[in-house]
Amino acid sequence: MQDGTFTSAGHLHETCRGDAYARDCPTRQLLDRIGDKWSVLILLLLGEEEMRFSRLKQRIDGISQKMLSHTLRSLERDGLLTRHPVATVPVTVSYRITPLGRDLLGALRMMIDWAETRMSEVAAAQARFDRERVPA
Amino acid sequence: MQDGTFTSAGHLHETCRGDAYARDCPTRQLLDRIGDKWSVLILLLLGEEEMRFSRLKQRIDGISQKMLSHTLRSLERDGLLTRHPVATVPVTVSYRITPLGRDLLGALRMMIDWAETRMSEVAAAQARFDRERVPA
DNA sequence: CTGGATCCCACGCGATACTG
DNA sequence: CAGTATCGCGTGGGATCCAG
Repeated sequence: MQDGTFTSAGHLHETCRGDAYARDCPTRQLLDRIGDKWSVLILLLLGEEEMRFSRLKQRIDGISQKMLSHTLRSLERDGLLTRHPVATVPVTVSYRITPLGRDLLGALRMMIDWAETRMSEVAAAQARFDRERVPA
Repeated sequence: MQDGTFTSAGHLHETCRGDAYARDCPTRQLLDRIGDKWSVLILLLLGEEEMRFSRLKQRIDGISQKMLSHTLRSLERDGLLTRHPVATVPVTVSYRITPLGRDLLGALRMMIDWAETRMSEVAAAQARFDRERVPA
């Protein structure tokens, strides 16, 4: 339960004139939140459709129930998605992206598109780099 | 520790289409690379202008020389930026973003814009969440 | 000035077991 | 089904010292 450990004890920095490189800048904050291993994937899925816990777990290859749980709670806290429990016999809970989250998703998707079309070039660059710079 | 990952030799790209949640998807790979604490900030700065090591270090609040060094090398390996050593007396090295990197940057900037305009809403959502869910 | 090598700790995250 | 609680490890990343 100590997930929200954002001490941020640092005091305000002098100039941040629109630049996003100071500690307390929005950019850093965003990166701190969705820069983890699973947030983007979850938002991506919920962008497609509302989804239940178990469904998310089975669609996201390799996520543990602990991390799914933690990440969902974190995203809910950030107002990027909402939680909808249904009092059926075995309780079911579905998650839905919020307008705020959907808006962010628009930006994220451009990143994803880049990944799908250009990651091969990255792989090639890596191979080249490793070949030239003595691999030993 | 590898579960039944359908690694069909040849075009495993197809299966990922629209389903970027498998382990070997471009999306995951990208996230693994630039999902760290500093990559995005560095790309953002180099998107503005070519820059030297020391300059980057002073502009990015809080980065250690070790991490700057590591991240730069990693980004260079990925083909997102290039390194340009100048044989002056005390060696100077400048870094320049590549077309590939600049292209990614376009997508990243949308994310940054979102952060600058909407992070306040996130903060508000957090405050609300923490108030309702007994902070103890 | 650039950046490698080391030491070391915090914590992200996975594995497992338990509950309502 | 949808979580929570606990334990443990791997590693991201900061601090510091060293070198070309």
